[in-house]
Amino acid sequence: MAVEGSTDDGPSQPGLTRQALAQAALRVLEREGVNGLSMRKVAAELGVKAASLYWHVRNKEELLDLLTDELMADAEAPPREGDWRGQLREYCLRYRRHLLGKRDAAKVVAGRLAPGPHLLRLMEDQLGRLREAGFSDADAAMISYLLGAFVQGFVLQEQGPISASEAMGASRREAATTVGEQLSGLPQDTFPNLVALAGDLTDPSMEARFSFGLERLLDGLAALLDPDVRSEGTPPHE
Amino acid sequence: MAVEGSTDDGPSQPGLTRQALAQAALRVLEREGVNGLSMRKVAAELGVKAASLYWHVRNKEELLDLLTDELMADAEAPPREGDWRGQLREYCLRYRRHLLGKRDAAKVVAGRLAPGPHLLRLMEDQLGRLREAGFSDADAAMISYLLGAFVQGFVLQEQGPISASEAMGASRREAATTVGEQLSGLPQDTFPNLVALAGDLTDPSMEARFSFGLERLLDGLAALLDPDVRSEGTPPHE
DNA sequence: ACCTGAACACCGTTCAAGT
DNA sequence: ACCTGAACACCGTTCAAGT
Repeated sequence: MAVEGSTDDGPSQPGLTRQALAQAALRVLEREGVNGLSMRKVAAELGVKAASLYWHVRNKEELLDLLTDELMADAEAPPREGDWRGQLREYCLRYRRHLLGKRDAAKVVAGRLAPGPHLLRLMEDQLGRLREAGFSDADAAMISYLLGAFVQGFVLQEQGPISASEAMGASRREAATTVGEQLSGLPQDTFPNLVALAGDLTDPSMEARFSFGLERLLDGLAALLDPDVRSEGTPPHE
Repeated sequence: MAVEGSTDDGPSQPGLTRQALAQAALRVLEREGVNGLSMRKVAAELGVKAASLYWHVRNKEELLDLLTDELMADAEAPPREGDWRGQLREYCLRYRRHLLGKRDAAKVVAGRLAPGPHLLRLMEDQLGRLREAGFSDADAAMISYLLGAFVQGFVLQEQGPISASEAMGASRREAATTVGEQLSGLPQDTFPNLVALAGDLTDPSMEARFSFGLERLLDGLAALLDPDVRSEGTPPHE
């Protein structure tokens, strides 16, 4: 009945700990990337054989769950200054920068909503601010999930390969240029919009794209608090 | 100088084609899931040895790019009825349902923005509707990217394992219940919000979460067209 | 031009066996 | 209780060799 996943790993002495596994996995991830992250390498990092890990962890998936929370260990909530909108924006910007700062973090975290203690700490804080801002309990819960999915999804695009041209030199800026040339080179009669917007589609930096999406989302949330600007189809009560 | 990735694979006869590879990969994906999708299995599907694939494709990444576009082959744009908001909503709902309908589709597509011909067809159509709705070229381009990232990111959470408890029986509804119990079981003095909102955090269906996010986003986009409800920090011009 | 055989250097996971 | 040896059934990729 005890809460699983707490920081309490017991007073076990030097040997392997779930926390030690998570930290070792993080070091391997930072050094070799997500494709180089294997049970054997994590074991070697701990001076142990791969089979030993299976005493502490059911399988690699579970190790990745631990790693996911370890990735959030040094994440910090923004200062409690300004209005809710500024604080929420800062939350998302920091979360994005945090993920971008860890190699392949988005690929590890993606679709893994096992809430470890470090993530719970942040959620607790964020939910408090949302309630204070005046959002209903139901909306606060929805918003917390929504922002998490939004940032994770976005960083995944950002951190992933732009395509198979990744491995090659193509410095991401070149890749974008190449895509732009492909777009403007399309037959204009069947793809008039893609040709016309080739520049608009390829020019914006990822920062600009993220900010754009974030501000739209914040506008939408603001409408929840202001009954005048409510979306159609969403009744004011509930 | 010719546009890469068009449907033109030349008049090559029975032998392997990039399109044949993509279709075979799709069949393997549907049958075995993303973890069972190997070069060797795709080759076997085509009655050929794994090494043969490397004549048509640089590596597995490139095969996944082809597969990504193949996944979009039977996607359909919504009917051209109603206002822009309804059409955009329908676009997102359909895209989500489309991805959910193909096994592990989000995991394959995630972070892979190599635009194949099938995706380009949809983008062309969507961009046209956005421009007709009155969005600027720059905004239309941003919105198209944003919606894609939003839906992909969301479905990734939805289609991925809820945690390491995936493999086990835990029927996702049970898993949610378990998470709920964990949350309400947290120490109330350090996690008051998580305890109070345990139900709100775990009750909503994925459909409800998606709809919530989508309507917020659409509200934010509507504000772009209506100068009265503009977000702070975003100057009216540009 | 296109495909194969054979090999290299890896994987995750299991399980009897050790201590 | 915790770790190892050894094996099983796989991987992606390369490359000389075939046709």
